[in-house]
Amino acid sequence: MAQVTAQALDQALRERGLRATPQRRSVLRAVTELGHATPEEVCDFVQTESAEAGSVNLSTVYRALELMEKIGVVSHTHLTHGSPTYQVASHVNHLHLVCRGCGSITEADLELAHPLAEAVRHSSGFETDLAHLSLHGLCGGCRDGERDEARGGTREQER
Amino acid sequence: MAQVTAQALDQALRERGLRATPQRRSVLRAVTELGHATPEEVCDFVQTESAEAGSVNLSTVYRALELMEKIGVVSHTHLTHGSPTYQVASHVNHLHLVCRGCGSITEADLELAHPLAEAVRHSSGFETDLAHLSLHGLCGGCRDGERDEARGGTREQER
DNA sequence: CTGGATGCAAAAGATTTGCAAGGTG
DNA sequence: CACCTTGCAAATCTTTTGCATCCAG
Repeated sequence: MAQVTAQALDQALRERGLRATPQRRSVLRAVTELGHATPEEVCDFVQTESAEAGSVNLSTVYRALELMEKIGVVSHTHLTHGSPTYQVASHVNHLHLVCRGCGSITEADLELAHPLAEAVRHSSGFETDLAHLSLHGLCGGCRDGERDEARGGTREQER
Repeated sequence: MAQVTAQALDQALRERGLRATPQRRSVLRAVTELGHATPEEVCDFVQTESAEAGSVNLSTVYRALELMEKIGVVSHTHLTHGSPTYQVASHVNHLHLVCRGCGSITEADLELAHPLAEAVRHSSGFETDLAHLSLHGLCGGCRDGERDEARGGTREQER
């Protein structure tokens, strides 16, 4: 499994005849520090936090993320309705719990999902990619608030 | 839990002071027959299969789906990178296995996921909405083909 | 009748792509 | 030096909105 360091990225790229560029390193660094972020967030991060390194064009971010996903350095998940979020592959040791009430994203031990992955493998021959796993539902807090808004609700900050 | 029939939809709508319109029924019927479909597919379906009923504007489809999701008649999932897919809520008795190799979507017994939901509930107090659950990975067939395309591959029909 | 719903067209976003210029190996 | 990459701008797609008109209740 690919590492998170710039060196590891460089190597992974060169191994495939691809080039290690400062933009790609910036994108990787952004994904690393942000935990999970949309392409746009990555772009913003690079321009802000990594100002010294200069900015990276949004389309380059898209291309870099797609490439890095292909070589296994990052992976993406659809957390909400909007853009997908990317995360460093080696950081994938937890699963995402996306609350549709407050929009919060918490994490839980990926261990919990192994039985499911195992079961699916047996029953369907399907190899589950746990890196993409995210659960949608309601966090403890929102579960309570849900009661009285049976019809209008579930959208504190949905968008 | 809401039913799939037009009558049930009408009732669910009226109960909330909302209106039962032919467009909404068409959309529900499309979702029902398609199993899981994107807003666009729903729109196409209505114009083709339900031609007699006339067509429904795409934005109406979006509004209808959003509404029906709110009242619990349908639910959506992010199966692939693209648009989300909607399904009738009462049809949610299986989980989706999305193959990133061939793009195929197969189903597995939702039962398999109960232990996970249970575990998450205990450890995090998070109430998982199984209707939104989909697993990404590789189906049996693609798992074999994967071996020799370590870098170029995984995109038979990705888009 | 009255207020919610629809169609249309325009607006807003999110992604992708063509291409010339630039940088890595 | 060759060829992969980037930036930019334009092209696509997807989803949302404003509004006048229409229709269910």
